[in-house]
Amino acid sequence: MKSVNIQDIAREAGVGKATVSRVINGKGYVSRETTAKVKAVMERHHYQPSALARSLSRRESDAIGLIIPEANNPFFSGLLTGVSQVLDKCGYTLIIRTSGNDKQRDYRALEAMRYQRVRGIIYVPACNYEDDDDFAEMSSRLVDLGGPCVILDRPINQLDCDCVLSDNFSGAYAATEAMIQAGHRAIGAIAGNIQLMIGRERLEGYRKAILQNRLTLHTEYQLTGTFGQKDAYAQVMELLQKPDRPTAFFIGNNQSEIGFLNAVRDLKLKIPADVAFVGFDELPGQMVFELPYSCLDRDVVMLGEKAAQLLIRRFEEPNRPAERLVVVPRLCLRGSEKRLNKLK
Amino acid sequence: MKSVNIQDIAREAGVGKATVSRVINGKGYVSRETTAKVKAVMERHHYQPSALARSLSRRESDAIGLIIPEANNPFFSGLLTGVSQVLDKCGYTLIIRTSGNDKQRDYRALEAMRYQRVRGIIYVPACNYEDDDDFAEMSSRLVDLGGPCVILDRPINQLDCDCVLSDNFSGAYAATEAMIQAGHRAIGAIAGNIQLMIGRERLEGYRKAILQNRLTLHTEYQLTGTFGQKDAYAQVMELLQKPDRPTAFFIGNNQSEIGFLNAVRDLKLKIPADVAFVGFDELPGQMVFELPYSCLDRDVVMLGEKAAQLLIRRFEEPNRPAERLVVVPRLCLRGSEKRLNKLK
DNA sequence: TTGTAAGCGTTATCAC
DNA sequence: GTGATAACGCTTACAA
Repeated sequence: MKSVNIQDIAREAGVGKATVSRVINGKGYVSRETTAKVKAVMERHHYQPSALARSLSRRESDAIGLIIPEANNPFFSGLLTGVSQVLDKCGYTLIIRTSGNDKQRDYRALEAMRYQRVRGIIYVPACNYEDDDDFAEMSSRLVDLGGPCVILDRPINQLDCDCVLSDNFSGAYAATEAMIQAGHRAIGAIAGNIQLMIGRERLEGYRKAILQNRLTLHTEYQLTGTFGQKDAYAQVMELLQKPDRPTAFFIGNNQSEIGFLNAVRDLKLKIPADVAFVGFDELPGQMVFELPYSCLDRDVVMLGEKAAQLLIRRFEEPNRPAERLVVVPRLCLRGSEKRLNKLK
Repeated sequence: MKSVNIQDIAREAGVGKATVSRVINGKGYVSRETTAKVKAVMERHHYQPSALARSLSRRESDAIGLIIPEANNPFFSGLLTGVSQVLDKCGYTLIIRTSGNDKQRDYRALEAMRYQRVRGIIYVPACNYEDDDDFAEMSSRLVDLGGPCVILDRPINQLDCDCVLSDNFSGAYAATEAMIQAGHRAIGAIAGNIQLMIGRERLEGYRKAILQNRLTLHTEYQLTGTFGQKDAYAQVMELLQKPDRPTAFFIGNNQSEIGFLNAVRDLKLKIPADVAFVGFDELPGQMVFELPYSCLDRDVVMLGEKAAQLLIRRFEEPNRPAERLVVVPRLCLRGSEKRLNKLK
């Protein structure tokens, strides 16, 4: 890692390192000619200062950490894209870690960020940290970080910091109501992981819509478990074969939507003739096939951008009250929510 | 960024910093009791050394740079996933930048990596750098990096370093040949960006298959331009409306495949009855819908893993000859390559 | 087995 | 305007 350093430049330019430093940072008085001379030497050697030494000396790094559950999921890679865009533009360095939705790996990610002395982090937590011990563990690590944190997508109770969230409740409510308006009376929910706040909020939105419209809330219509595909598949397969099955579903995320669709296909049912639905988030490949599947759409890249902006703003105004940005998902009705006559 | 440092620990434990350092790194002699004492103090303060100071002192960082064209593309986020997995496991830190396939941003990414003094990089170049000046620019920055580089997915001529590539030529050849075997005689290619080596290799594989089988190579059947969706759409729309159109296509990547599929849909053609194809890479959403679309499949995550492994190996054995890993894509025939009787 | 001290490449505080 | 010099937090000879 040996390369020309500020000392070398200073020597060759016949000045002190302090002067070179002034030239690099463009602050402090330094004469026209000295500046020119120093710059020439720097160019000649492709001199580039060391962020390492700089951060150490300034006691402040320009690295920002991003912790996400997984990179291989269009939702999270969308967030990453947004974050990356604004960080690049503003001259910050992006350090990334994934947690795989695992608490322990989440802790390790947090620690890795501290090890790197990041200036702040953007954090999609692996879980809710509702258990007191877990919360203590997590927030201790967050505090140790010593820098600001922006929570992205998955809220954590009792954590007072900037966050960028989605209005899961009203999204789910709107989706469910759309199906009710379409004439459905027996509506199920594939709620996914209600350990996660976002899962619960979505389930609650669904429930509220059902109750508000004076329909019956069937416990057996509320499928919960993980946000994963196989889980949804198994549960939907079972429920759809019961005589008294729902005619429509609110689906909590795109992975469970895949499971749902696979079940529907295997049961040789038609959408929306045999079973209708509205899902949370666009399906991967939705844009490809332009399928008439209704969903709650979020501008994912924008969420990432907002989070990054919030963090940077926090650097500038450390004492601003915590900001909470809640984005309402847009309901896109494309037909799969309909109730056709075929259904009794 | 103020936090407890090695000096604080040393003082409180009543030892010298060197001893603390030995404990941290577990090397050098230090007595059982001293170790215990120091460890206790470290735990009490949640002490975590600074990677910044450590790297500076060791003249070697544990950060690894990854430069990819975009994060919001399943192919690249797959690579990222693979890279991230092995880096996490081996204790390296991942710094990421995107180039947006833009040469200038690519340069800046390279410079940012140097600024951070990364130990090495994994690099999916924004372009080919075939022009001498461009190549000089790029490779100068690569040299300035001062660390090893693993080229991923997009080869660069005359650059002698480790790389992980796909056998684009034989993939395209196999895909085209499959369609010939299926009975097609008029086969087009949606070759995408032949500025990129990978684009040319794919086009050449197609050509070879056509010629080898003594078929005619029609210039107008070879669509080139970008790997983008709109471009493919426009070109396919035009070609498919000509009287003398191809009955099948080799498609150079998944984005152009989307364009192709949209055109096919808009023209109300059926696959493979009216037009057949084999594409490069899985379509986003392929797993979702289990469509009978044939393609050349690559284990994308594995490519990322291999690249990371190669880089780490290079740290350990700096003088090993450059390794060139070429993965042959697997041809998955699912029906879209067929030739049905309907075609004249 | 442990401590002292000299770096590592910057920035920042003073004098000059 | 400019140049020493002391940090920054750590590692690593070299002594003791």
